[in-house]
Order: sequence, then structure tokens, then C-alpha cells
Amino acid sequence: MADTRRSLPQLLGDARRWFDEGLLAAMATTGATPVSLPQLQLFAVLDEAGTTVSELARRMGVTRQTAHQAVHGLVAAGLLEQTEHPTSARQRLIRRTPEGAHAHQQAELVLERLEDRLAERIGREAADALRAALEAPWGDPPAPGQA
Amino acid sequence: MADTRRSLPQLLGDARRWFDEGLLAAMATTGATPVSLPQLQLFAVLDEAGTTVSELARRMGVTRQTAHQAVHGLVAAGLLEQTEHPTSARQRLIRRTPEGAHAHQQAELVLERLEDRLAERIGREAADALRAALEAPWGDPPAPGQA
DNA sequence: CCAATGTCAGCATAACTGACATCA
DNA sequence: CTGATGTCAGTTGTGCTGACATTG
Repeated sequence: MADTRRSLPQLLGDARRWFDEGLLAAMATTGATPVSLPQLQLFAVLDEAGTTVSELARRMGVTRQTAHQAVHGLVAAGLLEQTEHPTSARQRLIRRTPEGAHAHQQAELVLERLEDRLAERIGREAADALRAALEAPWGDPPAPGQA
Repeated sequence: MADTRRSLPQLLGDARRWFDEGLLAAMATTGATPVSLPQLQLFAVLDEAGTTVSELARRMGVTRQTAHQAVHGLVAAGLLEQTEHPTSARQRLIRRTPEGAHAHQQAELVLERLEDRLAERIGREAADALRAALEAPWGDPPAPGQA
């Protein structure tokens, strides 16, 4: 407590770790296919219809190559599959296998429970306010020159 | 928007990136000694009196070795120094050099400004609520067995 | 020819585990 | 002797950039 207060970045990091640890632990107990954190993140940006790797990369905010790597791992694990695009031969659709869909639902369920747990501990209003603040449009990080 | 809402971990990660990018950019323009992100994180857990590496590791939530590595880099950069512990010969105190103290203040100032900027964009109440929610005691991540 | 895509390969960073010497 | 500390070393994971073939 020597310091006035902990820095926001650090608090944000701790909060994220809280969720990540809970999620990983819960997924591990399901006994199913072990997934890494970035792979879970990839799941979060998937959609039902199927998507291309480039599109996934844009949604995750990483490069095509990074997304490709994550997809590759999940394909190898049998949770995703690549199918031919109906109209375009250069694009390949990424979709979940039945097992992948199951894991996906499992992960979303765990996340919901974690959020409920958090609400129990810090109060529903605080949890809602947290989500609201995070969902608000923050814009780009301020450039120092204009500060 | 196909999905109901983005996952909290992802939102938290984005928020953290927002601060990290702004902080790094601002620090870069000061022209001073270039610091990496983990090194900045290390600065955040320092105190005036001086601390041991093991203690810093505990505060950061990482292993002794990881903390040691970060300290080593900052010592090499001239921002930190290791001095002998007054009473114990096996412990070595980590303290800031004058230059390190300057960089530290600089970083804290930038962070304050970033938080103000955020308040301008999402509203003061939302920003305060965010900090309040993050500072609340979350406890340990829930174990899946008891869910 | 040009732009976007999917892919492979190499590199950098940052965390980890293992091991060991030192000292209370 | 035991435990905590500081340190060196190696390893793993995750992201990046560079390069190239393919296709619309």
C-alpha cells in the first residue's frame, strides 16, 4: 500500500489472468482435447457459417500467419476443419467439427459461469459496470504528440 | 455481431493493449532509455525503500527467474542498481538509480494522462467504475470442481 | 499485372522449469 | 540440515516479418 494505487494495466492483466486460469482449469477437467489459450481465443471469433483465415486474423487483431498457426493446431486436434469455398477456389472455409462445436459450447458455458461467479464476489452492479466500460468505444490509444 | 457479445477475457485483453500501446508510444517519444513492456511492469511494483528480487517476483505474479531477467535488463540499462542488504548478506536490494527514478515518474505521469483520456472518451463514471471493479477483491479463480 | 489469400520458414520476446551456490 | 535467495542455463510458447505460390 506504499503506492497510491495499482496501475490500471496491471489490474487489467490480473483480471484477464483470473478468467484465463479459471477457463483453462475448467476445460482441463472436461478431460476433452487440451486447448491452449490462443486457441480458445480463436474459438471466440468463429462463426457458424465458416470463415477464412484472413477474416479470423482481422477479428483477432493479429497477422494472417498467427491466425493460421492457431487454426493449424486446432485442425490437428480435430476441432476444426478446412473445406473448399463454394465459389472461390483460393479461399478455404474454416469450420468446427462436431467435436469442435462441443468444445466451443463448453468454453462459452464456462465463461458465463465465471462471469456469474465474479458478480457474486464483487457485486452484480460492479460486474455489469465492468463489462459496460470495456465495451464502450475506447478509440485508438492516444498519440503522445497530441497530449 | 453474429455473436451475442464479446467475451470478457478478450475485452480485458484489448483494454490492456490500449494502455500498453499508449504507454510505449509515449515513452518512446521521450527519447530516453528504451524499455520493454515487462520492464515497465517491473517498475510498477517497485517501492522507494528497495526490494529483493524474490519479493518483486511475488508482486508481479511470476517466478523468481523471470523477475531476475527483467531486473537484469534494467540494471544493464542503468535504471536500476543492486545494493547490499544492510542486515542480510544473502539478500540484495533492488533500487532505482536517479535516471531510473526519472523514468519511473515519467511512466506514472503517462499512465495518469491515459486514464484521464479514457475518462474523456467513455465518461468519468464509467472509468471510475472500471477501476473500482478491478480493484475489488476477486479472490482466486473458481475451481471447476465446485462449480 | 495487381491485389488478396494461404502457407512455409525463420526470428524475437517472454515466460517457464531445472540446477546450483550461498547464506540465515 | 533445511529453507530461502540469487543466479545461470536451456526450453517452450506465441507473436512477428519475410517470402512465395495461387487465384480472382
